[in-house]
Amino acid sequence: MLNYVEKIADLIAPQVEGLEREEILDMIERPADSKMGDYAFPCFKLARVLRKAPPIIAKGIAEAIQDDPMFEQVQPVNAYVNMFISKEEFAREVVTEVVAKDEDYGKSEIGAGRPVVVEYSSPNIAKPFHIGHIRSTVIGASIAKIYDFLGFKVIRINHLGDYGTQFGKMIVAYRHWGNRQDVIDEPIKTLLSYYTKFHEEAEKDPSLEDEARATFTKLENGEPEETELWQWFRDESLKEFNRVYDMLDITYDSYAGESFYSDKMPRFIKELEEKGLMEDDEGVKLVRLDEYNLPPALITKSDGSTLYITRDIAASVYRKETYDFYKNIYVVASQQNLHFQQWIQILEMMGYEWARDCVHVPFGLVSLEDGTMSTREGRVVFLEDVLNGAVDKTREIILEKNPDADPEKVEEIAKAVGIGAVVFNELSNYRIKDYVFSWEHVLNFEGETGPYVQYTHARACSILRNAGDDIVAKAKAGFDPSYITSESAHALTKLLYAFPDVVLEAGEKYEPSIVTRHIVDIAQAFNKFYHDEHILTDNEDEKVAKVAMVLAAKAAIRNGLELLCMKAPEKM
RNA sequence: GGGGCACUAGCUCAACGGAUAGAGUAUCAGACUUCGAAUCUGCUGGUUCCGGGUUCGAGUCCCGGGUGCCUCGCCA
Repeated sequence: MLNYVEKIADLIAPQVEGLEREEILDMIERPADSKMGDYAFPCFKLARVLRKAPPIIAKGIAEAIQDDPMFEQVQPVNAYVNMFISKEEFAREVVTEVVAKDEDYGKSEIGAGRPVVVEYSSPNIAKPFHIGHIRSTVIGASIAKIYDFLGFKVIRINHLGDYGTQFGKMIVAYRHWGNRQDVIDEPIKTLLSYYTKFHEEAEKDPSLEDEARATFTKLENGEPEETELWQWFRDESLKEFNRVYDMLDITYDSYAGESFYSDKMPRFIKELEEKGLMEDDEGVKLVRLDEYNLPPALITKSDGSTLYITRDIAASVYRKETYDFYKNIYVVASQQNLHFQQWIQILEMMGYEWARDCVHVPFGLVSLEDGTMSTREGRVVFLEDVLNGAVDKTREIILEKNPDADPEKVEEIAKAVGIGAVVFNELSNYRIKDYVFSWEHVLNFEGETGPYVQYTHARACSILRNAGDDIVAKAKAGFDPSYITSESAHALTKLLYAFPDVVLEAGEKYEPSIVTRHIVDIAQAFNKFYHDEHILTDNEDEKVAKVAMVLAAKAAIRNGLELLCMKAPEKM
């Protein structure tokens, strides 16, 4: 497909001495207001170079390039050159391309099969999977899809929080107050109650803390009794998590969590010592990072057991050795910014050049209306409940509109739309923003929401069904673009054209919300097109062209939803 | 106290350093015998937290201040 910005830069470059083509390329804009053209070139910066007033420069450039067949019109407006591209040719080119590529539209080869590791979700075993966990889970899953789409080989890792002193606490609690059957019946709830109980009791009897630390040390040393209990807790917890992953349709290539690295850490502790990076402070081993303006990073505790950062060092080296990643992405809350800064700094100090290929992708905090979530205080909203709530509401809406629908179909669509609504909502805003969870907000299905976009897709499918296979086949074979040059059609075409760039940008910025916003724009533009014009007209040539447009819009929306880990039902 | 992030319409949020700061939502007024009303059209809504600076031009970049959140040696 023709790259319009590049072409425009080629045209303008010879008109402007003293500015590189690349600089000109950067200056070309896409005006928000279509009255100012499809592309615009501001001439302010040229005033100094050319020693002329910007409007005069704009006029000169406009006159020099206006005869190119790419343009319908070029007009100088004050300091701007406003360019209107030839709508017919543009529509022919873009819609043909999107229809032809269909499910592949927006894909790219720039990844060239290079491996990219994405770590996401990574919940703590034996703790409830709450609404806060949706962030890493869904943002990470979407980033993984986007990199897949861009031609990278993606390795998805769930770095389970299945290790640490907390398991010492849980084992201690289980031994003192636990019951085997309770754990089997309701693993997360029961294990959580042990954790809570432990903290209550530890306030009265601080020696429990020491017992827990000692127990974890035994676990780390591979003592059979502790290991067996831990394994059992882990298995039961994972069963519950998988229920949520199944609902979200999220998969992993590896569940190697913190425990996986338990035997891989001594090597790095030794390495840190040998490289003279480690210091001993009353039995605690740490790396000083003063010269990088960071607080010291603790590597091992005074009892010799490891800490979070030690495991992350081991994990990253393991990933480099196992996958030889081009990029190693961590989708982890912004609360851990300091931890990741320290970790990456230590990797660099150890001399690992690939440290610069590691990226922390942070995101903001989810809180509840009555404050920060606290599993210990029971102030928590379970993700599974939110997903089920959204499915329930969707089912109600479907049955209201269509009481005689096939129950099996209803269930399938209710899941696609309800869960999609929650996912879409999560991926709507910049990930760095904090937000307060609200049932009202997540169950709103009107306006800029997942159901709105899915509805638009279903509507497009419906039109295609009504058009009939014949017309659809003709539209795929070719069409007369002069029928799809109206203002609303052109606005839609421009958005379809931008889609591949949007995917690329979302990947570069690790920001799925860019895709989310763009498919909302496409849906809005499609709905406007739909209302402004009659698609299935009596004039067959016109109908074929407009059906081609519908096919293209449908493909772009579908692909966008796919990148957000959402389904695109044909009916709803 | 040190470091980081955020602050834009009543609410939730957009805006490659560019033209009159835009959507959704809420309120109100309209549009289904016509391709799907989970839709669309229209009205209302702004000291972009405050103060300086940089420049042709600042919501955007720099400095200072305010407010909120996160974080700072044995949790992850």
